[in-house]
This record gives sequence, C-alpha cells and structure tokens, in this order.
Amino acid sequence: MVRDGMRTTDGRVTDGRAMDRVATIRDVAARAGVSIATVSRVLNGSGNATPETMEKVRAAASDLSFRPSTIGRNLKAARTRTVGVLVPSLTNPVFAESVAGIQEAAAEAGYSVLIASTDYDPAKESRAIEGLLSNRVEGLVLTVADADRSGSLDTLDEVRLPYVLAYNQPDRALRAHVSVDNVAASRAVVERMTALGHRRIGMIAGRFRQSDRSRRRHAGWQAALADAGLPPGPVVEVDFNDLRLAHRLAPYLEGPERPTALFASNDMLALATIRALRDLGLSVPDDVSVCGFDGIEVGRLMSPSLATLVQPARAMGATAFECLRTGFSGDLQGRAVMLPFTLRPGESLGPAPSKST
Amino acid sequence: MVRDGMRTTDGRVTDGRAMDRVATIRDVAARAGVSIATVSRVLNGSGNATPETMEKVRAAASDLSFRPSTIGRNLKAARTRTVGVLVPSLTNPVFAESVAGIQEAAAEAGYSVLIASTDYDPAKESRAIEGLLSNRVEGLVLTVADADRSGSLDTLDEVRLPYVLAYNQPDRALRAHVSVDNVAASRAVVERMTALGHRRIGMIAGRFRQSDRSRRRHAGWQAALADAGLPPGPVVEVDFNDLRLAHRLAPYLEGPERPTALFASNDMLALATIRALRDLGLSVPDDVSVCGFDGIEVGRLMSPSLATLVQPARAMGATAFECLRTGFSGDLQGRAVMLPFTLRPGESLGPAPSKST
DNA sequence: TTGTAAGCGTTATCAA
DNA sequence: TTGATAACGCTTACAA
Repeated sequence: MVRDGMRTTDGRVTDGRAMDRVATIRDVAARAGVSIATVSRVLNGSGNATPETMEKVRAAASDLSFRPSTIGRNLKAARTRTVGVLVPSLTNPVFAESVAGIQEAAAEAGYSVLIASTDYDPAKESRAIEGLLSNRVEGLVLTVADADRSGSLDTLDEVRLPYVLAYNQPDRALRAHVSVDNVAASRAVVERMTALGHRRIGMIAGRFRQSDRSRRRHAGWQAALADAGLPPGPVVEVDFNDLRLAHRLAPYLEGPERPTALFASNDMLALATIRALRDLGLSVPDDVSVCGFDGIEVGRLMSPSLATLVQPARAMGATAFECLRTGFSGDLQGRAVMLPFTLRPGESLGPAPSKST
Repeated sequence: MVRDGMRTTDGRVTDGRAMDRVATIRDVAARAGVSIATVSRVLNGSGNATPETMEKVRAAASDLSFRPSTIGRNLKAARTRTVGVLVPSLTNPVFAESVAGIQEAAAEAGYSVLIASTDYDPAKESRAIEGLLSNRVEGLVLTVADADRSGSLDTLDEVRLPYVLAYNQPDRALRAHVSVDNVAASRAVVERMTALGHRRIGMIAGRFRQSDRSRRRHAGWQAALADAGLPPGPVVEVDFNDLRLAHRLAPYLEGPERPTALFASNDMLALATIRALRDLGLSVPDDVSVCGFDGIEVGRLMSPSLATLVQPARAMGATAFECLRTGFSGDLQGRAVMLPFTLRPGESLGPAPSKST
C-alpha cells in the first residue's frame, strides 16, 4: 500500500553517508524540505497535498528506508494493534496449530502477535502475563491448564483486559471461550467404540485437578458408558511430563478382563499409550484399540494411523482471535463459541477382539 | 522484582470508582501525592527516596494495578527489548520447537517475542518483515526457505538490522547462522545405512531450488555414496504442500532393483514416506528402511519408531537468540555456529533385506 | 530527597 | 495546502 514505494530505488542505503540510526519522520521531513506534519499526512494518505509535495516526501522516505515507528504511533494512538498469545507449550502440535490460526487471522487484520508460553509452570505464567500487560497488548488469546482456577485469569479480570480462552471450557461460563463441546465429543468417541463391539473401555487422562478439559472429557466418557449400561473401565491419570506409560498401564492390561479399548484424553497421550501397548507386547488394534482427542496432523501419517476426535485447531485459534477483535469494544463476558468436532477414523481403533480371549 | 508489590493488596481494583483507563505514571503520582519523577525513581530503584515516600508510591501503584508501559519506556530508551521470530510454519514440529527455544531464552533475558510465519509465501514473508521492522524489533531470528536467495534478508542487510538464521546454512557464510553441518549429518545417515548392508539408497527431498537445507543434505548423501563406491539411488523431489507420496514413489519401488533404504530430507517427509510405503504394500523396515532428518519428538512415539538425524531444535533456537543478543552491539557478520547432531536409531531403519529378493 | 522540564516518534488540532 | 505545536507515557538531567 503506502509502503510499496519505500524500498530504495537504487538498492543502496542512501546517499553516501551511512545512516546508522533508524530514520525518523524528522529525517524524512528534513530531506524532503517539508514539515513533519506534511510527511505524516502524505504517508498516511490523510489530508491533501500537492502531487509534487507527495513526490518529494515519498522519495525522501524511500531513500531513507523510512518505516513509521509503530511505537511512536502507538503512544499517540493509545492502542497497539497487538495481541498476546499464551499457551502451555509450543511443542504440542495442537497448540502450535491454534497459534498458527491466531497468527494468520491477526496478520490478516493488521495485528501483531506477542507470544509467550508457560510450560505448565504457574510462575512462568504470571511473569508472562505481566510482560504482556506491560506491552499493552489489546487483548489475549490463551489456553490455561484450568480455567476455573487460574490466577492469571483473575488478574486479567481485575485489570479488565479482554481475553478469549481457546480449548478451555470453564465452568464459570462467563469467561469468554472458544472450544468444542468436550462432553459430547467424548461421548461420540465412546459411542463409536461400543458400536465396534467394545465393552470394556478404559481411559487415559491428564490430571483432573489440573485440567478442565481432562475433567470434561472424563465426564463424557463416564456418561456414555452409563448410557450404554457398561461399567466404567480403568482410569489412569498421568502426568504430562512423564509419557513413559508402560509401567503405569501394565497392571490394568493383564488377564482376560483387560479393556479392549482405551480413550486417551489427548493425542500426545494416545501416541504414548500406543507405544506403551506395543512395549507390553500387545497389538493395536488387534488386542487393544486406542482413540485420541485433538486431531493432530501427524496422526494421519503414522502406522497404525491414529483414530482421534478432531478439534478444528486452526479455526479455534482464528475464531478466538476474531472474538477478541470484535469484542474489543463491547462485552466479552459470557461469550462462548462451540466449534464442531469430527471423529477421524484410524487404524488404531478397530472392532473388539472376538470372545476367544 | 520491583513489580512484586504491584498486585493489589485488597484484591479489588481500587477505591470504589472503577478505573477504566489503564493507569499511567501520572495517576500514580497524583494518588501518592508526589511527582512523576519520584514515581519513576522509586519503581525503578534508581535514585534514593525516603522510606515513607517509597511506601506511598508503592501503595498507590499497587492500588491502581499500575504496570509501566513498555511503549512509553521504549520510546524514551530507543530500544524495545523485543525480538522478531519468523518461521515458515508453526505447525512443523521442528520449527515449533526452535521457537520454543527462542521464546524461553528470550524470556530469560527479559525480551519479548513477536512472532510471524510465512507459509512459504514470499508475499507474506515480506509483509511480515515490514511489520517486524515497524515494531522496531532489535533483531530477528529467522528461518527462510533459501538463505542465498532471499529478498527479506536483503532488506535486513539494507537496513542493517541484526539477524541470525536458524537451520539455514547459507553459501554466503557471512550471514550469521546457527545450524548443524548438514553435509556431515547426511553422510552419517548414509554411512549408517551402508553399515547395515544397504547398497541401493534413494533420497526423498524437498525442492532443491527452494531450500538450502535440502541441497546440502542431498550433497552429503551423494558424497557418502560416492565414498562408499555406490551408485546414487533414485532422488525424488517433492513439494511440501502435497505429502501424498504413494503415486510419486511407486515407479521407483517396483522390481528387484528397488532401493532398500530411503533417506528423507526431513521428518515430515519421512513420515509421509513410511505412510506411502505401507500404502504400496511394502513393510518398513523389512522391505524398505527409512531414515529422517530433524529429530521431532513424535518420531519416538510412533510405530515403527522413526530413525532420524537429530538436530537440537530447542538449543538451535536458544543459541540463535543468544547470538543475536550478544551480537546486538558488535558485528554479526560471518558468525556461524555449528551445533552437534546425533543419529537416533529407530525401528524404521533396519538391516538390508537378505539377497533373496 | 524531590520536582521541573525536555525529549523519544508519532498524529492531530489549529492557524496561517 | 502547509506548518507549528501539543499530546501520548515514560526516563533522566538538572535545579531546588
């Protein structure tokens, strides 16, 4: 747009003397022989100017590789056009993908993205929030461990900074969030399993006390089993930091009464579960079926391919950003968006083994 | 540190009247009955002040949930303590992980991270760079498709903004970068393959014209084969946007002379390759072995587990940031750091099948 | 010890 | 059409 003409025409920095300080509007004004007000007007297209003036200004700006400082601009405008993003970890593909969605939508809307991660560490989390606040982000898209018990969210409420949760599905529904219906989604998984003949269905889940998502998904699992008149299978709560599950799962997988299907509350857990089952000498899905939750892309590529409940991660991020942006002025309170989920079939989820076991 | 006292003591916003505008240093000064200079000094620990003054100021700041605006601060200091990060895609785990490393190191050093991604789209790339430049980042850590042919890097050179490449290994070695020795690393892969008895070794690679890494890795593969006195196997260049490889690979995998091992120039490609082989009815590693390059974590979890050349992605990011930070004042030109690589064994790479084929 | 005031890079108001 | 100037939130001489 306005900036197209800014690349230097001669390809070099400027007229001989190296310009080591970044050019300011004053430098441009001086070089063009006009006032800074004129430079501002020309470059922003506001107000009129003679064609010649415009030409002079553009040339000067271009020669100096001038790019208006958003920081000066922000100070004046009292708005930064920047949003903060806070996720537990960038290395979990499901978060990486939602960040990609946020980033994309933000770029589209002319917003910058300041990123921070917590590694599930409350201290890091609050430091990150402080940093984002100081940077005067206009709002936040974030995923926290437990949206019902989060000091960070309390802080945000206190200072009235708009935010939208992604993935989290708080009980206090007044906290704006974008998620899938975790209970319904989990039910869908269990129903698929029962349809395939499974009768003993276990669950591998993140710690309930630390994760609202894990709790919801567990509730859906439980409800679906109850509806089907089946007893709940074993539930194994695991820490996200130690994904070597073989020794944790072993006790539940001995004997004829072992579960024939396991529902993992997220995909990383599902992969770890499959790994553990193989290490224990069990075949997936011939002995035990596994279904995950998230829909990470790599799941399609592995063997057996991962059956999983797909959340639209990219859309989750993009939608959360849009909510935030459109809600900047208005009230975000109570806004909740449920995105549709789908069940992606995969080789890891097959029919229940025949009775012979 | 200084900010510890800022959380409101009574847990509420303030004294009754809601304060909807974010508090500024002037608000604090007014409330404490001192000048803004005093507030600044107390909060920054510079200069002395009476204990009572300090107390008054701290209390006022805390009551108002005052957080100094980095944007005002930056404007004054002419430095932003912000770095930009530009990657092709957040959803490739190898980039996500290096971003995590950057983010971590940056947070440690008190820097904020502004993130942008290109999706391998030059237009997005240059827009992203413009945005970062306008935001006055102090430097950039970035990964580009081809560091020897990058308009973005030319722009950065022009404006003399410090940057450090991650993963890229440019021919023009004067561009600061952190990488592994891609040629040596690829040789290590091929040597392992020949040690396992493989004699027909093919390569699946990203487009050479678009990727300096792909070129280097191909060169290493070629050199190692030459050293071993083996003829180069088939080379399949693939587009990163279409990872359904079965139809691409099929022609090379028929007949007794098919390769017994395939070297994929990155892990996503390796996963897609394994998938394609299975779709073609071939077993990995019994019929064909596969080794990747990157060392993404999910590789460990899948079955067969992925053999791969591990780059220290997190360290790559962290190191690149450190280079940038320590080089801010000095000269980044020609600085190149080679990080050590390791070969991670995995089930996807086994001994060559016996002659009988 | 504390306050006054200038200045950082913009935009916007008001005159000229 | 253009220019002088105030203002944004902060830090930092310098003065009191």
